Amino acid sequence: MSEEKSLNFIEEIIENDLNAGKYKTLITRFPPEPNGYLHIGHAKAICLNFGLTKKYGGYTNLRFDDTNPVTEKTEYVDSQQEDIKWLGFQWENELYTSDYFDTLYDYAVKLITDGLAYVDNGTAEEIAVLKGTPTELGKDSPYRNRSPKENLELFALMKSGSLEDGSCILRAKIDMLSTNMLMRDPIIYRIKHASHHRTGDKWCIYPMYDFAHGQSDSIETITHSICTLEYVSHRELYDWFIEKLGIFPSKQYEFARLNLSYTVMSKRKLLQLVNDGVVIGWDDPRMPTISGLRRRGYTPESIREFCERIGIAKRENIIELSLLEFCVREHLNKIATRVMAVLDPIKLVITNYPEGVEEILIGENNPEAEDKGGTREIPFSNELWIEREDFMEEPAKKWFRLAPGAVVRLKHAYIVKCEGFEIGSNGHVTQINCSYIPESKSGEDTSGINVKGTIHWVSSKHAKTAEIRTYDRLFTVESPDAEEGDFKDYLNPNSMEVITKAYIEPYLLNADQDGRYQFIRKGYYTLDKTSSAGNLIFNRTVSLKDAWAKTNK
RNA sequence: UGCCCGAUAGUAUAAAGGUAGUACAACGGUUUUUGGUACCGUUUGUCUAGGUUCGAAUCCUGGUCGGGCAACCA
Repeated sequence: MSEEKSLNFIEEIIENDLNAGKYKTLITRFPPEPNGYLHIGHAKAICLNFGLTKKYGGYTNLRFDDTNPVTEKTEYVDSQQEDIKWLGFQWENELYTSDYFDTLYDYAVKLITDGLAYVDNGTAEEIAVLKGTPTELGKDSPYRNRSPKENLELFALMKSGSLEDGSCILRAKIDMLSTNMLMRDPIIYRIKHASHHRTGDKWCIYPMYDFAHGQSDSIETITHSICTLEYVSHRELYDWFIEKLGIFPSKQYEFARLNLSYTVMSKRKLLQLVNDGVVIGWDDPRMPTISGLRRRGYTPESIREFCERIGIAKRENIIELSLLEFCVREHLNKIATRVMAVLDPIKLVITNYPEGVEEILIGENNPEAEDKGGTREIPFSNELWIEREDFMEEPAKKWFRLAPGAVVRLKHAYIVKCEGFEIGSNGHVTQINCSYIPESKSGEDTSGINVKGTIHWVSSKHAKTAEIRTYDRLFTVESPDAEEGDFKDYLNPNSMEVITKAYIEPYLLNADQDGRYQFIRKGYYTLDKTSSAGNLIFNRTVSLKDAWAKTNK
């Protein structure tokens, strides 16, 4: 019975390394730049890195890659930490690339001393021209052969603060003829007179990504440095610095980043949606950010399950949104409390049920739970709200719900028969009249009647109200990035629909922020973070599957 | 006109030279006091042309297609 799950390519590498005794302890890291909010794509990387050390032992560091002071903020550091914790992961060490600025500076000095780096006084444009193009080789800079002594003095001058931004840079001396553009004497330090969110004004020169990332990995003795595919060509440089510096040989491995259909994933584009007011913030429930998904009602478990299912490979991919929805439904089905809410109400009067009489019915909270999630009390009376879409004047084929003469069960209550309906001045149905069958009460039904349909309801006298926000995909096309023109041309104008006054059963007055609810036959809902006792606001996490809507299409 | 990645059902992801499997989606059915859940079933696949081999998704060669590479971003 080998029901073993197959390994992804990174797990294979790790198992081989571990079996070969190459490393004693597996150490990975998650290295976000604190310049924005984390999204579901980061969740994939988080689950990968933390998941690996969970599986094989060892640990994972959280390292903020903060080498560019102008884009980074403490606000982002905080939100990123919150999101990782919420996902259910705990890092071993909280670290910052800026912690290594002194060491990195020393590394640069060593390179200069060894004749492997030089200060270039060319302008950005001059340097770019000499760099060549992917199909044209580069040419040496006129400053390339300065002596180590001169370079050392110049680099110290850069650090001293007396030089202006852009006046010169430090470059590694590698090979202007390399077919890999990154090896054509890459810039490793630039002057930036900017205040850093952690080091303040201590520095006015900052290392570039390539001169910081591998070394930081090395300092932390990261054994497997996992990143996304766009860094493949950086690996040669990554290895070069480690070799020339003679430091711990961390190894870089690349996997394909996550793309989700009907959304965008780049921080730049997400930021644009926020700035342009398309969404109400980074945590708008329509956003693919961790905070957006959290506000929407997604659970950490469902996101982890999703990341598990999408797999790790090197092929570009677009995951269908339906898989994410499947994962959250699967979890919510197990944990959500079932309740009744009527979103688009129409009145139903039970003509043979005494007016003024109230009855307390008992409903189980979750048929999927072992203990059925306990029970709750649901008030019943002769006047109810039901869903407008549950009544058809002229029933369609295979219609199991209310229609003239039709019989349905009111969930947790009685079987009723539609005896008639009333039409208002606007031509719309305003009221449905039914008779009920007293001996058909839920749990003690002796009527012997079988009905095909069961509908939800709320007693109008006891109903409370709430605002309900229904969300849909943010874009109308699968891959907004791939379409012609601006990605915002493909925004879904109906991505959010607000129902200001829906009727909910009184039990929901006790709803709490962490609660997950299934509005029976409608979907899964959770309280919005702006909800208050006097003004309840529910977000729809995801709808229930709707076989009827499908057959009816 | 270069270099580097990659290519398996609609979408993902397995099969380490030996039966192409799994999940989601789609479709059909059973059960059901949620047209939900659960359960059962069906459809659909190795980019292409050669080569090696008893045997190729897998190894080799050419081609095609997709992605990346010319920020003082990460």
